[in-house]
Formats: sequence, structure tokens, C-alpha cells
Amino acid sequence: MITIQDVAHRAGVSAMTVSRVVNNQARVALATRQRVQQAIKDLGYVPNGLARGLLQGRSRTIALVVSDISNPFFTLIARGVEDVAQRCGYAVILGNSDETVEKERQYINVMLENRVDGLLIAPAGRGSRKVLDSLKQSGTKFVLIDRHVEGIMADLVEGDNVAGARQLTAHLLSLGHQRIALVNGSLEVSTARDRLLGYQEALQAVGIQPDLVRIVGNSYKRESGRGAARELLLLPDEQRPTAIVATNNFLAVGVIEALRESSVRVPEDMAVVCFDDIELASALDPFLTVVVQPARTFGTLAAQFLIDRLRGEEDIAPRRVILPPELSVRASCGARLRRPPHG
Amino acid sequence: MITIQDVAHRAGVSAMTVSRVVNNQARVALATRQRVQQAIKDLGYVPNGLARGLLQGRSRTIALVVSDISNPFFTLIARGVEDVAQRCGYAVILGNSDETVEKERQYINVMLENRVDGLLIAPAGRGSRKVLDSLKQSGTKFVLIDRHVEGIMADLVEGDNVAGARQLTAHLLSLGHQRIALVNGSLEVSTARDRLLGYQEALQAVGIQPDLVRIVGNSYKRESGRGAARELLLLPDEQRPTAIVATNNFLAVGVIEALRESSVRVPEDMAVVCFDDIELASALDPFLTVVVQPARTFGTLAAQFLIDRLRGEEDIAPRRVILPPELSVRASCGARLRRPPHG
DNA sequence: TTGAAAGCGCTAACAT
DNA sequence: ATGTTAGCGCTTTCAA
Repeated sequence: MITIQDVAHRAGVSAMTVSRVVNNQARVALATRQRVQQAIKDLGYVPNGLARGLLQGRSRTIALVVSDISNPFFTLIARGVEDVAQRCGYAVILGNSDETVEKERQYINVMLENRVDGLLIAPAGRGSRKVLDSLKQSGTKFVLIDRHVEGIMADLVEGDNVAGARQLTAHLLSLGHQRIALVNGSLEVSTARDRLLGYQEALQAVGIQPDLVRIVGNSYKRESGRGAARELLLLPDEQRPTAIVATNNFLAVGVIEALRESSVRVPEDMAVVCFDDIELASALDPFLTVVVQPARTFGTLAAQFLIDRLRGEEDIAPRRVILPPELSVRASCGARLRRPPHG
Repeated sequence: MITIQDVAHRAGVSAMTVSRVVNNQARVALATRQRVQQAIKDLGYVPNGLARGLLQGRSRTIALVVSDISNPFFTLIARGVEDVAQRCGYAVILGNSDETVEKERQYINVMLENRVDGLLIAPAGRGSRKVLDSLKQSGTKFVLIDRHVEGIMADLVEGDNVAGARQLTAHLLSLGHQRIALVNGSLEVSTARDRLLGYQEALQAVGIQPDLVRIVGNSYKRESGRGAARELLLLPDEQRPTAIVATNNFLAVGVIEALRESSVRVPEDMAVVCFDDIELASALDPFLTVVVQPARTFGTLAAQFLIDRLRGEEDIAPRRVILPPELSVRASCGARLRRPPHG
């Protein structure tokens, strides 16, 4: 590897001068600067960020830890983060926690070893509190994305999950549905808790008992949605829901798969609505009503917050932003309750 | 920050001993080891990867540069890469080139500054050759994903794009279509060139001139697909295609959007097939025939290849893997040509 | 405007 | 089984 010394030697100057050129510092004679730049090109010199980072105590790198990057919701967040980071001169290291606190902890540790300047985290659950507390203690900057954790005061960018779930449920009510089930992820995650709340609020507001709740263990997975829907279909006719609120895109897909298995048509026989857009699908064949969150903005905002902190906003109180979701109504005709509720 | 010296001091040993404990090296007395581990815990010591990397000349970090992480195809690749990297003790730095050679070059440079041990790259185009050549020259390990570049011999994992396009086109022919258009991305990218080839082969095999080709400038973007489809709709009836092959998921969505704008029904009035699955959508509402590629496997394989190289397979010839795509036929009834071709 | 010296935190190589 | 020395490539500080 070419070092700064090599360049210095070739250009007939000291390493310091080369350093100054590389970092665009002022006090270098034009002629010298050009000579140095030529040497850099000739030798193909690439500064060693590790050495620089070691010395300066920062790496110009930030971490993004989400549950699963292959969820389009987090993908969009990643894209937003990456854009902002890039513009501000930071590289992004990626980690998937798979919704487990343990894997999350491991990742965060790796990130800390790599001396990331800060972290963006969608915490896996309440158990994340421990790691986050120790991060806080060590003075490491971080921003929470999409999910909060009780007892952790930190910068946060999330959606209004209560309102979103309320809107979805109210939408179904407005179409005439009375028996509305909720298929929800593990309550470890704040989004699941908040969405449950919104669902309950909407039903209670019209005097309906919110008792058709299925909490899947294995959070927000397609398989879980499928299992939950199967259970619901086993209910006797007069208890079976006529509509299902799935609290996330993966769950919704699982639910619909299970319904199709049993030849239950969507939305004619069973209305389905869910949180999170289903990306390209929606453009193609509008089929189910969803609550869309500005995921990319989650990413850009959070990254911006983090970088602001890194630039020295030490003692400013944590910024907590709650972005409003948007109800995107589709297939509302099909979803309208056709037969009067049984029984 | 806590350094190894601090730990050494607290445990009453030398830094070397601490280092040995941290790295699980053998020759440390059990008692000493425990004392050191206690000190590490007490102080919350996290080894400095920058210092270690500087010394050892490697960072245990690899780079992934794709055109756009928010394309589900690349998302899945990223997930595969991340899994393998994680298992092998590497962190992954992410970059989006947005299909521009210039942004790609910048990213690669940043990655090199961060002293990544190797790179996984889906090159933006033929212009990528320059960067890749210089990577090669500098001895930096890299693996190409999804796209090859003329003149660059390196490890490669891609799909059989010629065969895939041939299958899509043949499928349409088998349904009775004769005027089949191709909406393709910029020929800068190898996938676009190969897909064009497959399309041409399939048509020529049955004696049809493959002249209904639209190459969009702005590679593989939704907007481009929309524009191309609009153009095709402007053709006089007897020239207008009855089916469209879109060479990527984004283009397909754009095409379908444009068709819907003009009240052309898919697939009844115009059949559409495309490369790349449309993720969750396909599970929900099978509507168009696609060529699915094992994207996640692209990622895991490529990462494996890279890591193999990093572990010292210096002089082994480049491994070039071409994974077979799979034609997933859907909505074939609707896509069958109904009216005999005009004219 | 330029350079010399010192040291960031760690571990390879060599003692003991 | 443990310790000492030296130096990875860079920049901060001070001097010229």
C-alpha cells in the first residue's frame, strides 16, 4: 500500500505538506500543491482512513441496525439514511437484528469496535433497553428509528402508530364491518403495542369489544400471519371476523395467503387492511387499503438528527418526531360488508 | 474511551496479556484470564478496531455497491451478503451508485479509504471498467454481482439473462402473440444487453423481426418504463404490440401504470411480462408472468467467493457462476391473445 | 509556507 | 505464562 510518506518522498516535500493538500488546507503554495497532487495521482495514493480515524477519534462512519433490511419498509429507511450520510461524508454500516435482542447486541458491539461515530437503531424490543442504556452511558450518540423503548430518552423518529391503527379500523367500521380481527406482532415492539392501542380505541369508541386479537409470537413474519389467519378461520361462523387488520405488510401477505388456501376471497369474503405499503404492488393492482408511512423520510430525518449530534449538539434535549401516516384507501367497494353479519 | 492500557493497569498485567485474552489466544493462565475479563467488564472496554486494522492491514469489513438498494432485487442480495458476512465476522458497508459510474467511483474510493478488505459490486455500466481495472491493478479483491463488464476478469455471480429473456418472449409467442415489444434499460449494463439478445433470439427463431424495441435512456427506472409504454401506445393499430416484455420490475410497473392511464387492461388488452419478481405482490395477486432470479443466493455466493479470496486464495482462476432463472407463469389465461392481430 | 517530533491504540516479534 | 519494544499511517502541535 502507498503511504503518505511515499507521496511525500516523490513530491520532494514532507508528509505534513501532503496531508495538508489531501485535506484541502489553506497554507500550501500553489506550485507545491500541484506537485503533490501529481504525485498522488502517479502513485494512486488512497489515504488510510483507519489511521486517520485512530488519530482523530472518529471514523466518518455511522451504523444502521434494523430488524430486516429485506422488509421494504426498512429498505426505504436505509435508502434515506444512505443518501443523507453520503451527502455529509459518512459511510453506512448495515446490520440485521432479525428482531432478536441478542443479535442486535452483537451487532452494536461490532459497530462500536469499528468505532462508528453514531448509530441509527430500530430496537428489537423492550430488551433492547439494556444495550441502549449502556450506549447512553458511554456517551455514544444514537437515534431511534420507527420504535421507541420505554425509559430511553433519545432522539427518535417514528410514525403515529396509534392513529394509523385507529384509521384502519375506523375505515373497516365505516364499511359496515363489526367483527374485526387484529393480527399483530409481538408486543415486545412499541409499534405493535401502539397499533393494538389504536385498534382498541377505534372499536371501543363505537361500543365494540376488541376481543378478536391474535398476537403472533414470532414478530412480523409472513409465516406468523398465515398461522394467525388460519386460527381465525377455525372460529365458528358467528364469531368469525369479516375483516382483518394486519399490523404490518408481511403479516398481511401471510394472512392473505392463508385465506386463499381456504378459498376465502379477498376482499369479497374477507376484507384485509394493513400497515405499511406493499411497494410496487400498489401501483399495479390496488387491492387492499393500507396505512402508508413516509419510510424514506424516517431515514433522512434520523440520519440528519444523528449527524447534527455528531457535529456537536451536545446538550440539546432529545428531538422526538412523530410523523403522521397516511391512509391509502383502495378496493373499498370490494371491502364493503356484503352479507349482514351472521347470527 | 477505555484503552487496552487501562484494562491492563486495572487487572495488574501487561497490555499484551489483555490482548491475548481479548483474542482468545491460548497461553494465558486461567486465573489471569478471569482477572482480565473482569477488568474488561468493569471498565466496559471495547477494543478499537481502527487500531487493530491499522496494524494488521485489514478491517474485517467488506463493501457492497449496488445501483439502488430500494430495488427489491438488490435488497435481497444485500440480505444474503449481510448474512454470510456476519457469520464470517465481517461488517458490510453499503453504497448506492444510482446507475452512475461517477457516483460508483466516488463510493469505491470512500470504501478504499475505509480500507475495506474487499468489495462486492454491481457495476453501473461499461464505464465502470476504468475503476475496476484500477482495483485489479492495486490488488484489491472484488466480486461482480449481477452484471459483468467486458474485459474484466474477476469472480462473478450473475443470472442467465439471455435465457431468461428468451423464455419470457417464447412464453408470449406460445400464447399466440406476434407483435411483442421490448422495453429495456440502458445498454450500458450487461443485463440489458443480454436480455435484448434473448428477446431477439426468441423472435428470430420463429421468423419474426425483433423491431419493437424501446431502449430507455434512464436505466431501469419506473418513469422510463412509463414513457416507453406511452410511446408504444402511440403506434398505429396495425403496428402496436399486443404484448410487452419489460426487462426489469421497475420498468414493468411503469409500463403498467402507463397502460392503465390509457385504459388499456392488463393482461386482457395487453400482455405484460417482466424480469425480476415483484416481491410481496406476487404472493397476493398473481397477475403477471415473471422471470425470477435467486437474488439472495447471488448475495450469499458472491460474499462467499469474496471471503474465500480474502482468506488467501490468491492465484485461483476467477470463478464465474451463472445461475439459472426461473419462469414463473401467472395469469396466462388473461395473457392469451384474444383478438387476432390487426391488419 | 513548510517541517520535525510525538503519539493515537493496538499487536507481531522477540525476550524472559 | 507473561512482558518489552517497536511501529502500523496519519495528523496535532510546535518550531523554523
